[in-house]
Amino acid sequence: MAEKREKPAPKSRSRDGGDKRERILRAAIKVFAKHGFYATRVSEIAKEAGVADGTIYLYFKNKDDVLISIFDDRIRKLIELLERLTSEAKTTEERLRSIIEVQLGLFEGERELAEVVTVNLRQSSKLLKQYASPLFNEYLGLIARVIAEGQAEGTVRDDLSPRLLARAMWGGLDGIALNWTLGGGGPEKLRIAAKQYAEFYWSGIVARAAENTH
Amino acid sequence: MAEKREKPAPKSRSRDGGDKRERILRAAIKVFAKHGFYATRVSEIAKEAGVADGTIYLYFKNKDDVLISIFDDRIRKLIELLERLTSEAKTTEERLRSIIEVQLGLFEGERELAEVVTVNLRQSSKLLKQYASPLFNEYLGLIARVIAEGQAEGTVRDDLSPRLLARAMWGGLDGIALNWTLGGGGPEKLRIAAKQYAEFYWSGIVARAAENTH
Amino acid sequence: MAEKREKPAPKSRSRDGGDKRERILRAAIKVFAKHGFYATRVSEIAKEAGVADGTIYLYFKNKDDVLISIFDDRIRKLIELLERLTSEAKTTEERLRSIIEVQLGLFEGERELAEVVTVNLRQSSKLLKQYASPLFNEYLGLIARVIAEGQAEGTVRDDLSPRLLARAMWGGLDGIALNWTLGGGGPEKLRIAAKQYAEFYWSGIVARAAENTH
Amino acid sequence: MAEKREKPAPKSRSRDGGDKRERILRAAIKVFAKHGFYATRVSEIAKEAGVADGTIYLYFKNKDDVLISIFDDRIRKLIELLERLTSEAKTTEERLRSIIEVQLGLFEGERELAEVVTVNLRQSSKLLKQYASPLFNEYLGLIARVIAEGQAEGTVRDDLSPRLLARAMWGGLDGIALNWTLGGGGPEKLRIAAKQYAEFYWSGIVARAAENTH
DNA sequence: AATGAATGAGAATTCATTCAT
DNA sequence: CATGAATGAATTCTCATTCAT
Repeated sequence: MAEKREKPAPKSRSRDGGDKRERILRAAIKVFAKHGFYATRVSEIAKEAGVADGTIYLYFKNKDDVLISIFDDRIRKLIELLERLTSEAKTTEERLRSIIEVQLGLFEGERELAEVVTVNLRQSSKLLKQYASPLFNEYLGLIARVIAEGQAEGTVRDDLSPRLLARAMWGGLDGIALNWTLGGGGPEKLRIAAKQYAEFYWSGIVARAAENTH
Repeated sequence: MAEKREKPAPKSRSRDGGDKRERILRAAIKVFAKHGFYATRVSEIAKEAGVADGTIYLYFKNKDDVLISIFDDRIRKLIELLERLTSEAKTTEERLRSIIEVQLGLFEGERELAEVVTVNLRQSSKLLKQYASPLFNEYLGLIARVIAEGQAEGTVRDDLSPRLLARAMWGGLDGIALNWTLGGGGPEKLRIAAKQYAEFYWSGIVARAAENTH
Repeated sequence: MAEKREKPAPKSRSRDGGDKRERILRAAIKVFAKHGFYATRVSEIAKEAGVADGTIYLYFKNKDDVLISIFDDRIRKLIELLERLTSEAKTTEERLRSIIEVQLGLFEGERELAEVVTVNLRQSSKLLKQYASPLFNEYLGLIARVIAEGQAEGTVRDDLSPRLLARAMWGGLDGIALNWTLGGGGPEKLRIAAKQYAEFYWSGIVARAAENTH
Repeated sequence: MAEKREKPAPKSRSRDGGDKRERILRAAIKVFAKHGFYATRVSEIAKEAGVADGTIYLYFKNKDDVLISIFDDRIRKLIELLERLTSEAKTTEERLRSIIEVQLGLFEGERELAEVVTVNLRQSSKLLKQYASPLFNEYLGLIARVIAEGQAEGTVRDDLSPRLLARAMWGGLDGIALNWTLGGGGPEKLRIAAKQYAEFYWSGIVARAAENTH
């Protein structure tokens, strides 16, 4: 228990040009994507990052923490980006399209990152719990809030739980990203998929006049 | 390398009730689902199965082989079950609802299969790429086929890729199942979620007369 | 916390003649005595015992547990032996002489054991706590009881705490053993020391008629 | 090997209050007492002393050297103190009481030093044999000398070896101190114990007119 | 066929020590 | 003199797999 999260992180940029923490994360993404989390040796990350094995432990609690940090860092970026975009967008539909584009767009040109996030993240039960981390929940909450607002203004059907719809969106996009990762199509495929998914998703939740879907 | 697949498999069903191979597989599903593939010790499987550690190696080449065998045996059964259900159902909508219920493990006795699909699928990248992927594609293909048939008969809109919609469904359900697993609500929660998801999904793909979703 | 003490100990004597647990303990005494607890590698113990590294962990929880077990095993022997001897002895004086002889006598011909018990035992704080272990207290209690009985029957002065006198005896004998260990005299030296110590000890605690020690 | 003893010791007492070497030693006593020599990290000493890790190495060759220095510095002080006290005391009995009080009393205001002396002394067999032993012998010799003088003047029975009696005293007091350390009673407990032990000890060695202890 | 004690390769992590600043 | 980030050798312990019984 009593996990002291967040390593103090030696005030970076001391001897070398780039931020060491960042270098390690980038190296980890590379090797995790290649061999998977469990098959990756800490020494491989160190080698790829050009640091000593022990240095990793100056910036991360342990190997798990490296993977978690990759996830957290990206989710953090997603959240920041989305908070800006959703406040700029005029309508609920636009907001949701933004979210979809951004979540998939983050992976464009970073297939390795996509693989780590979609595949490796579930390889440890510890990480699985992290999956329900505050940060991840914040992200889901952000989506759910947009949906709830849509329901309030009457543009989104209100017989479905916003949380469930948020989860469904995350899962759907995650599945698409996984498939793209395994499949090996170009970035354009991902962009097309994003468009179609947005189409499908909006149709699924939009409020309709007098209609019975059954 | 030099993989000599298929163990001789001691002429099953000797004197104990179910044959041992089956008992081991069942035990493995149970513990894999609980702790994940990597965190599961071979000795745990043995204990759960009520056999000695060494016995596992009479039926399986190694630990990996146990997981692979689960996919070979079980997912195939899951696919068969789905094929039967989808052929029995009258309409596309009913077929899709069946799939949703099956994947979420709502058919009694099939919960373990659901867990294998949602939890274990991503646990070994090697596996994912080598063995699981083809099978997984078969599973996705089955969903896609149902959707394509819907498009052919005009009940499903035809401007969206069936494959993409299949992936979206799988991902969405996977997310919901994972959330449910971590959250700890009762089975009724899952059933409600299934209903809502089906509602949402069908709305998202159903063909509509003269309508513009934009 | 929740330390599950006592390893199940694979029902010994399977493949080899001698009890493996015993062999490991004997080997550990040897190498601990030579290099000290911390400087001793687990692999050295294994090598000396002629077993694989991992085998150690079938019989002991960890390296600490090996040292603790040495201590516990010997104290247990001491207690058993002493309980017999003290019930056989006629007088309190004889009982105390027995204790002294036995505690030092246990080391006769086992200089290495003496070194481990007197020197190495304090090398780990975990062990230090063990020092206040039930077993050790039982041993001290046994000595204290003999003294208290002497006080009750009037042969031992009753203005001194039996516990303190017990501790003083243990410490004194431990100190003598340590010195003998470091010094390097023969076993006869230890026997002479035992006799003199008994002499001194008894004089220190015997009840005297009308006398003032001040 | 190739031990270059004695670090240059930066010209002490620069601008900060006490000189740094002393601060480090004091800090080391504190943490050694708490965790033991091996479990203490150099960085902990540094932190406690309020200096950087590297600074330790400006004043001491290595971690071992810190422990050795504690003994060199402190035990020497203990010996000096005892030499003064024993020359001031009038009778042998008083001298021995002084020693007992000092050995236990020294610790009264310096429980931590007590722990280092009693507990840590045995933590490094290398240390014990190399450095501590000569000094320790000097300390024992001091006690033995007092006893021998008592024997010469006829106040102490002369059928017991002064060295043995010295060892017995040290061991007995060490045991009492250890017990007190682990037990956690107040300083008064220690003072009472000292009194009782002195009582017992003197009774054990005092020369008696025509008496037979058997 | 079944067992489970024994194996030993393998890997994460720690921490004393160094040295560029 | 002082710092503390970086190093990387060193070590415990785990656990898949084997094989004598």
